[in-house]
Amino acid sequence: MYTIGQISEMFNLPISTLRYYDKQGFFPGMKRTSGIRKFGDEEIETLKVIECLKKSGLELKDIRQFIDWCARGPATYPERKALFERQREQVEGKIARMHKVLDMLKFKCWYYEQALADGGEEKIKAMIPEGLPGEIRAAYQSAHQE
Amino acid sequence: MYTIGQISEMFNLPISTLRYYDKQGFFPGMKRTSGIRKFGDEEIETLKVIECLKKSGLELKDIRQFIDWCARGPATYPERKALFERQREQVEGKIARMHKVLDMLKFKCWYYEQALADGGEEKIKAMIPEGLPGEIRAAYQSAHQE
DNA sequence: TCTTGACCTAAAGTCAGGTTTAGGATTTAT
DNA sequence: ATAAATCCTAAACCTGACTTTAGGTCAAGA
Repeated sequence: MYTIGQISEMFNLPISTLRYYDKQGFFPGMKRTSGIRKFGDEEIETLKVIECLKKSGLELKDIRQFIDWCARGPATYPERKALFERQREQVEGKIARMHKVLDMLKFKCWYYEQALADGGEEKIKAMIPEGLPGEIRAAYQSAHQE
Repeated sequence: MYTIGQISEMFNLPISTLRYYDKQGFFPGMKRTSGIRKFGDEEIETLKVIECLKKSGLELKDIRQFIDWCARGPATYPERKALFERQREQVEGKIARMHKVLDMLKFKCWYYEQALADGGEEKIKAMIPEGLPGEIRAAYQSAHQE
C-alpha cells in the first residue's frame, strides 16, 4: 500500500491531480486509514489504464464511464471490449497522421537547411515539387496531399 | 483568392477558428476588399504549417512566434530550422509512445475477448505474465515496463 | 512534548483554444 | 429591387483538465 506522495513520484503526477482523479470517482474501491488514502495494486493498474486511455485521446468523462463499467461486473465486458477496440483504431489512425506530420517536418528541416546554405528561399521554391531530391520530394508530397 | 467560407470548407475548420487565428496575427500579409478577408496561396501554406505544428504538439503562441520569425526574413533561418528540428524529435518521441499505448490497447482487446469467452477474468489474471501467448505477452510487457 | 512534514477538504482560480452572441454591412441570386 | 446568404467586429462565454488557496488534521522524529 502506498501514500499519495509515493504514487505521485511513481507516476510523475502532481498530488493535486491524483486527488482530482479520486474526486472524479476513478478509484471507487480505495481504502483510507483515518482519512489518508491508501493506494493498492488495483489503483495502480487503474492509473496505468487512465494514462493509456488519456494518451489514446479519450476524455476523462469517458474514462470514468469505463471505470463504472468495471464496477458493474462481467455484464459490461462487451462495452469494455468495444471501447478498447475503438481506441485501438483511433490510435492506429493517430500514428498514421503523425507520420504525415513527420514528413512535413522533415521537409521543413531540409528547406531551412538549404535556405541557410543558399542565403535565401528563391532557389528552393523554384524546385518545388519536381526538382526536389527523391527523399525530400516524397516527404513533401506525403505532407501536401489532399 | 478565397473567402473565409471557402477556406473553412477546404481545411474543415470553423469560420470562427479562422477569424480567431487571424486575430492572433497568423496572417500578417492578408488582403481585404471592403473589409472582407481574401485568403491567398501564402495564407493556405500558413494554414498547412499551423496544422502541422499544432499536431506536433506546439502551442499557438509558439506558432505565432514562428510566423513572426518568417516576417523578419533570412536573419531568422537558424531559429526556424531549430524549431522544426525540435518538433521533429518531439514527434518521433510521440510516435514511439503511441506504439506503447497501442500495445496496452492490444493487450486489453485480447483480455476482454478472453474474459467474454471465459465468462470471467480469473483464468486470465492467473496467466499474467508468464502464461500469456507470445504476441500478447510481448504487448503486455511493452505496455507495463518502467 | 512539540514541531515539522505529509496528509486532508471545499471552493475558487487558471489556461488554452476556441465558440457564441448581438448587432451590423455586403454580395448574390431572383 | 429585394431577399437570402455570407461576410464583419467586439466582447462575453464555454470546456476540459487541472491547480491554487485557505484552513485544518495527522504522524514521526528531536
